[in-house]
This record gives sequence, structure tokens and C-alpha cells, in this order.
Amino acid sequence: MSAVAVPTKSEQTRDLIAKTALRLFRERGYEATTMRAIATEAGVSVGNAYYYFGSKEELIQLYYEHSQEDHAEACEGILDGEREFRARLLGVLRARIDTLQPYKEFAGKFFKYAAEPSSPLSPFSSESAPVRDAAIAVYREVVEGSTLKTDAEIRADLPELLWLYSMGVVLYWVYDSSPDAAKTYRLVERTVPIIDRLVGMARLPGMRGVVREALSTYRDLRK
Amino acid sequence: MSAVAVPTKSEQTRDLIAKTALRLFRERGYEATTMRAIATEAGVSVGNAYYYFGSKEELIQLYYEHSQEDHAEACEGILDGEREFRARLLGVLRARIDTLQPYKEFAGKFFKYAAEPSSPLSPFSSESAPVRDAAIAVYREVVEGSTLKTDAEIRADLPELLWLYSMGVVLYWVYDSSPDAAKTYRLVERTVPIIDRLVGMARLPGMRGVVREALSTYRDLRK
DNA sequence: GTCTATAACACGATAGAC
DNA sequence: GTCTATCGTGTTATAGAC
Repeated sequence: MSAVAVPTKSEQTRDLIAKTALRLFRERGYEATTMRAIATEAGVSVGNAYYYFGSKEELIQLYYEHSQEDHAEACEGILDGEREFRARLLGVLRARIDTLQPYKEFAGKFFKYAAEPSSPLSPFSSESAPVRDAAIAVYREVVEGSTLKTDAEIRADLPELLWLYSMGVVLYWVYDSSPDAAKTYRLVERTVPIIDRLVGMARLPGMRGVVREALSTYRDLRK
Repeated sequence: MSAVAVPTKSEQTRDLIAKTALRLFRERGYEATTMRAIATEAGVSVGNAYYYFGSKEELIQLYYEHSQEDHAEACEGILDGEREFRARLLGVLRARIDTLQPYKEFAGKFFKYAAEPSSPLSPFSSESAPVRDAAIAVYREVVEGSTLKTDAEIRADLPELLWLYSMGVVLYWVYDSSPDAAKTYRLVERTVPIIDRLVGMARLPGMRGVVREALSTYRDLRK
């Protein structure tokens, strides 16, 4: 009769395996962590680990979920008091790097698994839809909670476009070897004002044409 | 005393392994092709294959080289008679997809190996420098052989920027599952005119500021 | 349905003999 | 340079216990 989620034995085991895997990945890296080690550390059999997770790669999806929750939480405080579009976007992207940073060591290592088009780990896969939608929702909040004035057509697609931009930032971050990701922070600090200006300029007579053409191309070619 | 390259035994063996691997990749796909199969088909031992190539992944670099030569060759005829920037760029990108297309099946499969930042297969790695430079040279030819008029600052960086754009097109192509890559062709057909317009607009008074800012950001943040 | 224990398989990679 | 034998891995299979 209680509405409180009481974890079943099964859920507990699954969660135990998940948490152990994530911890070992962070401690030793993805490749150096064997399925045998995950099972041993979690106190279960290898067969049991495979009972809950179909493959080692599948354990990576857990990190996405964890990372997305982390980011969304960090954004709450940032979006609460700020109404200016540029500041909101900058804050959200800084928080994106902040929350990613502790995992830098192994994020690059398993990044490649996300790059395979047919992989469920691809950010565009249907399996990633929940995480992706949650991420886009953050950028929708960035736009809708702001005082931004721009072309109505752009405004509709802006959340998704900003998410795409954030994926580009993450891509840069993965390749960024500067200390404390200094260059990635600089990337957002320098590109956010440019985006802000471009979005503002979109209403100008001379720009309307290119903008409409670019948007219609985008709509046509996204899956 | 002869200037003609007489292949040594070693070079012959290496070449034999390389050609066999590439053939099997195309026939069966990357993952389905085992090192044992490559060795057997080439008539050498597994150990010998590893004597010439440090890993299975290393064999992929061969495909890059082959693919780049293929593209550069296809571009010659295209760039010969055409002086207009837009048409030159469009032709080169169409040729890029044309030459990639036969390998569609397995290109997606090993694409992920290129995505790992620390991998020699990354398009930004030092090991990829020769192929990368050859690719950028094609886009330099696109610009310099054209009648394009634009901001001098942009012009200097344009070849590299166009290469980056072409990498984006390839990225889209990898994920494109439409028949005969129809959507990727549409992508270049619709984005090339946009790029052409933007590059032309860069000289306009209202645009100069954003363009300079964007370019200086790019220069600062490229490795 | 959940879980253990153990063995077996195919693969990429390596060691060491010749 | 080239080989054979072997290792460690992800994954699957088997045979059961609660």
C-alpha cells in the first residue's frame, strides 16, 4: 500500500553490479576492468552479471544516465536566478564540463563505443532516447526561461540545436588534453557570445534568407 | 644503381598482409575478419602478421591511405575545368561520398576506432598527419584555383575549415542509413550553397566583427 | 525467477624457439 | 623474419541450487 519504492532483491543485485562496475571503471579505466573483476568485487558470479547486463558495453549506458542526472541537478541552481539567455547558456555548459571532468580518464576510453552508428550507446540511438530527451529538456528550459528575442522559427528548434552544440563541446572535451580542460572552458566562453549574437542577428532582413534555408535543411536531414 | 623501387622480401610480405586484410575487411567486415583468417589467407603465421602490424587496428590506417588516394584522384578531373568556388566544392564533396560509398558496410564498423582520442587512427593524431595534410591540400586547391572573393583572413584558414566541414559530412554519412546515401548527397547539395553565401557575406560591414571573432577563437583553440 | 560454479570457446595479442 | 604454443579476455554453455 505504500507509494515508496521498496527495491526488490533483484533490483538490489542489479544496482550492486551497476555501482561496482562504475566504481571500477573510474578507478582502473574501462578496458582494464574485466567482467570477472566486476563480478568478484560485487560478490556475484560472472553468470549473474550477464543475467542482468547483456554485455560489458551495456554497463556504459549506466554512466550516461548518471552523468545526465548529475548535470540536470547542477543546472537547477544556475537557471533559478538568471534570465539572460547568454548567461543561462554559459552556466549550463560550464556545468556540463564541471560534471564531466571527474570522469575524464575513462570517458575518452569508452567514448569510441558511442561512436559506432549501430550501437545502442550512440547518442542518436533509440536506447539513448530517454537520456537525450532529458538533455534537450535542459536546453528548452534555457531558452524558455530567458528573455531572448529571436526569430520564431529558430526558437522552436533552438533547444535541439543547442543540445547538438553541447554534443560538439563534449566532443571537443574528449579530445582536449589541456590541464583541467582549460581549452574546453575557453571554447564555451568564446562560442556562447557568438551564438548569442548570431541568434539575435537572425531577425535582421539580410539574414532571414540564409537562416530559413539553413533551418529547412536541418529539418529535412535530421532523422 | 637503379632508381626504380625494387621491393624487398620484407616489403612484399608486408604488402601481401596489407592487401589481404583490406580485401577480407571489404568482403566480411572488420569484426568478422580475424587475425587468424588474415594470416591464413595471406599464407603467413599470425605471429608474422603481428611482426609487421602491431595490432588489428593498425591495419585500418591502410584503408585511410587508400581512400585518400582514391579521392584525390577523383578530384583531379573535377577541379580541372571548373573555376567557380561553389561548383568546385560541391564536386569535391560529391566525389568524397562516391569514393567512400563502396566501403559503407564496414566503414561504419571501424569508425569507432577513429573516435578514440588517444588512438593513432584519430583523424587528428600525428600518425594521421600525412593523410590529413593530403586531404587539406585538396581543399586548398579548391580555394586557390577558384575565382572566390572573400575576406583575406578567412581565405587563409578556409582550406582547413573546409576539411573540418568535410569530416562533418563523413560523420553524417557514417550515420546515414538512407538508400545510396541519398541524404548525405542532399546534405552537401544544400549546405555548399549556404557555405558559399556565408563566405561571400563575410566581407559585409555588419558581419566582419562576428567573423573575426569566430576565426580568432578557432585559431586559439585548434591544437 | 534468481543465482552459483565451472568449464569451454573464439578472439586479439605475446613469448620464445628456430 | 617467421613459426608454434600459450595467455587473458568477453562471452556462452552447462548443470544445477534455492
